[in-house]
Amino acid sequence: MGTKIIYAGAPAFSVPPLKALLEAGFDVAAVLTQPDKPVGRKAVLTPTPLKAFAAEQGIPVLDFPKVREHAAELSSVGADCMVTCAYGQILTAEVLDVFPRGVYNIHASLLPRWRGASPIQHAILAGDAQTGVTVMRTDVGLDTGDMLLVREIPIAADDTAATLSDKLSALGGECIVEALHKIEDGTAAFTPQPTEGITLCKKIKKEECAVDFSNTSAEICNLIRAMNPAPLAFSYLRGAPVNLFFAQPAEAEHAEGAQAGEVVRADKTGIYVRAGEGLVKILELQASGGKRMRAADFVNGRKVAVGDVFAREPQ
RNA sequence: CGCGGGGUGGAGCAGUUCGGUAGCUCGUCGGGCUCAUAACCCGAAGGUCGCAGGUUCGAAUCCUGCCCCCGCAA
Repeated sequence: MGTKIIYAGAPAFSVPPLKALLEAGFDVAAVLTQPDKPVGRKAVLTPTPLKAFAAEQGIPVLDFPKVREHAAELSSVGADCMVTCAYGQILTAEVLDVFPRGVYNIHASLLPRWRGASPIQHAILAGDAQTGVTVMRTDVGLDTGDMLLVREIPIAADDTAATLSDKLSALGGECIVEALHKIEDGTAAFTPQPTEGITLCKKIKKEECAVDFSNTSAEICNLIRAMNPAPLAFSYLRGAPVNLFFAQPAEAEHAEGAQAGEVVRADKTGIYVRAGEGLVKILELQASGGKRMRAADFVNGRKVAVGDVFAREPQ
């Protein structure tokens, strides 16, 4: 008990685990996060969600552009260990050495699968049936440290990166509390990561979000839910960009002769688009300038009709 | 001053160019048909057309200012 920690993170995903630590009574001496960044159309300087939460809790915040140049400041906090969760900066040996009881990372995948920046999205994109949270000891590699604790959960058919992220974030909170208790007890056991099944994922680029309707409906639907809520899968309809939020595979009933991307049916149950294999039933989408809406509303506004084509390029 | 789209009954939209008592697809409510229905038929309610001011006999529509929402780019 009484372990003094620095908690490092940035996005909304990293907030629940911090809450869990606080509720479990851990002494969070400081929060380390990324500097405020300009956000939105007006480039308003915005703090990270973690920073906002820490401020509410009255926890001191450190937001170095480059932590590796500030090992001394971290050291002056006098923390026993550091917990990181989607922090977004690589830690160097000097930083790791600051903490006598080590640095632990909460990672949203079953390592060594999906090491890197976007494990949640990639798990959905790849059609994985399961994912989970791994708590590991951080070393100088990218998510390569020894594992302390692993917890699995299934990926539901209607999970998006948004819903799955919420689940994993909550699970991450439970895991890190359990892990730190083990460390305090001295019962923590570390296991090296398997050398098989290693996959790496980088930050997702917008180009990867363009829907190719010649793929199978399952692939397309996975892409769409993996990119929801950001950066969002998109396509072009009548020359205008359209963001896709959620879709399901459907049986290709009356799709004979239709080309990939062609709308074969559009009613209140969804917008059915011909894929390379099967149909993609679009259920939630957004035209540029408009708000996110259900397919039924989109159809009511007469923005789509049978014969329209979703294309990869404007035109 | 980064580029752009938009605010019209509960929802999504048309109408704004060439001012003249508000329309479409739905939803809701009532009734009918049907074994039944997310289907169909009949009928009804529901709108200060983002806000303020101006021009006009008359403004959703033209002019001025403001507020809000959203896509792209960062």
